[in-house]
Amino acid sequence: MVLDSFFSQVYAVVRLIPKGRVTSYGAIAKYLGTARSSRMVGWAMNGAHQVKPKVPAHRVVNRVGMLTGKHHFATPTQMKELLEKEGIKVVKDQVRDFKQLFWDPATELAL
DNA sequence: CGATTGACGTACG
DNA sequence: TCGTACGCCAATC
Repeated sequence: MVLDSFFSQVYAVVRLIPKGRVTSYGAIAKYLGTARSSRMVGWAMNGAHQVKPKVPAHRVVNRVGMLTGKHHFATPTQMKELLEKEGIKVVKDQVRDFKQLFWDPATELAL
């Protein structure tokens, strides 16, 4: 588990994201100890669709709650659809009340 | 093997 | 407060 690759760890954390919640790339990176490599988290998501089980990458957004990665989904609206389906309000490709819905692994998993 | 890019974030003006 | 610049590390060209 802990010996898994950085990518696997990212997938594991993303899978732990509760339904109706979201987190940021930086939060995951920080939790994994690579806060300065937040980009790597996004890069890891690049292969999230080919991992089993598929990780809910739609619950991962940037620090402002913007659906920057929506373009990487099957359809640009897929991300919004999935989020709204979970009860998350998305306006202009941006998560509303992001601060409330934000799920920080470094905090939630530490408890 | 060197340069560029990228689903980010922080620092600075 | 908003816009721009830079750093990170891995993958791709």
